[in-house]
Amino acid sequence: MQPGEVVRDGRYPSWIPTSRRRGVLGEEVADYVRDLILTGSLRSGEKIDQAAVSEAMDVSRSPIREALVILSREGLVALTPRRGASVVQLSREDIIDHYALFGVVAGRAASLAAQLLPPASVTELRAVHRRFTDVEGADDLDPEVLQQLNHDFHRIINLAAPGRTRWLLGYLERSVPANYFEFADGWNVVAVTHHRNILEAIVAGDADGARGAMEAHLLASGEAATAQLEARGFFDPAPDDLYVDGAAGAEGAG
Amino acid sequence: MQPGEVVRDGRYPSWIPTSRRRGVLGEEVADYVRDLILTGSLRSGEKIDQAAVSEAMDVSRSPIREALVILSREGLVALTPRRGASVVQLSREDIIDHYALFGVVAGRAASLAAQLLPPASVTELRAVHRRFTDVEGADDLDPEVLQQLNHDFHRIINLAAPGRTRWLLGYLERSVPANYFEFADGWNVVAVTHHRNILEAIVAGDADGARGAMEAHLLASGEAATAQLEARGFFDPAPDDLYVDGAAGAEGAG
DNA sequence: TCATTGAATATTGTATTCAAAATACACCGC
DNA sequence: GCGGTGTATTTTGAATACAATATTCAATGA
Repeated sequence: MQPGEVVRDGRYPSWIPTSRRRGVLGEEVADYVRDLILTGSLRSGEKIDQAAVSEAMDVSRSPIREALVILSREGLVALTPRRGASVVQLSREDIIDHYALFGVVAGRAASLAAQLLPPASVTELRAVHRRFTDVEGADDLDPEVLQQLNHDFHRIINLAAPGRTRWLLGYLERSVPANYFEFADGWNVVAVTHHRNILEAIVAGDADGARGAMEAHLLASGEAATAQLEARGFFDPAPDDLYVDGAAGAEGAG
Repeated sequence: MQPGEVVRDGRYPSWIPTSRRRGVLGEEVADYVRDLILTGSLRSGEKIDQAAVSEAMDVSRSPIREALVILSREGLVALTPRRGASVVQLSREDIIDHYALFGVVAGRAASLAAQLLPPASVTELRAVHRRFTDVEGADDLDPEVLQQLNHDFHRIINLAAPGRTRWLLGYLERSVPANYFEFADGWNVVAVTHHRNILEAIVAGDADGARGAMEAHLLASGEAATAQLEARGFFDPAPDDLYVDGAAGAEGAG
């Protein structure tokens, strides 16, 4: 593998005519590169070669640059004026910090939910939580399903928050290597407990309780995510021979 | 002023050779357009004409598009696939919401500051606050100076927070029509009181108190900013031909 | 009069080109 | 052998070119 070469994983079908995707190519490239970063295919500090991405995705460099700007605003990529883009170096502290932020913002949403979540949504929230516990109890727990149910759980709560808060939550969710691995270990067992605490506080209309429970949940999530990332070598510095043929090659993007 | 027309205010000296600014043109354009939006030169919902900005700033459309992506990620501009960019419509609720978010994040920083702000910084914080009260007491209060001192006050506190939190705070600070007007009315009198509360809590090492004081401060700031913007007609709909874009989707989280 | 259609125009998004700067590399000196 | 220096190559950032779509507006018909 050449230096800076980027793995093409087939998720972005180039056989769809470019003309039909006009206007969103930048976003697509951003999704692609974000995945590469969050899954570890692009290591911390590694330089991002625009020409390589351009070739891998069969688009010109214009959407590539657009994507790099997007990712830089998400804090995943560092743009140095005349030296291009590189993957930002996230430390354990950064991840913890990120989840703490996530916590205070999601905590605000939970607090609002406790105050004004409509009964229909509460019912729905209960149903989702029930299914979550069911799946959890089963032997053949599927991380995908857990992931989806977890997402639904939080989405219902977040819908109680105003637009800008929802926007920021989406932002914080996207730009961290989290949900990729979170449910790998026994995290789901802990999550069930946390979710129940949150649910009960919301049902009781206890705003402070909901906020506290949500903050605690995300602080713990941060610890879990950090441990997962640690185990996967996410924090290991990029090897020196990264620019030597074949050194960076082995990992795929999934 | 015609729709799409852009004012050139001379703050961006085009007599500096473009070649010497290479690599940051996009940021410069973003600063320029952001100012136009936050000062109301570009009204809510108004379309942003790329060619007009391009001409006004004497750069090609490439940096313009980069700037629009930046601003869209700040939530100030809406990009609709084949229809270009328009200023987002911020309601009073959005502004309030934004400051509430600002509050919980800055509250986290204040809480951390109360726990681990080094003595030297505390001294500095005291000095800045002292100057703030002095200027406030004087008859010829200069909004510029107040603005600067206010900024310093918060910056010292925020430096106690980890990197990602500081990053998010900068983000939240930039993307709201705030500091432009905040100190116009009698807001400075209120701010002095709030700052004293925050300072005292930090000095006392009272993390919860500092957080609460900071949150209260920013909630009040949101009210003040909203009133100011209201007075300036910020929320008045643009003359005519604006189109309303679909609301951003709500994301789940966790 | 008003809505509708379709050509003319304008604007967008992407690709390509170009100049400047950074990096790589061979050469030279010690 | 090692470090510095000047040149060649690569890569970036901005400008320009181009194709596709959106918008405008006059002509047409109900």
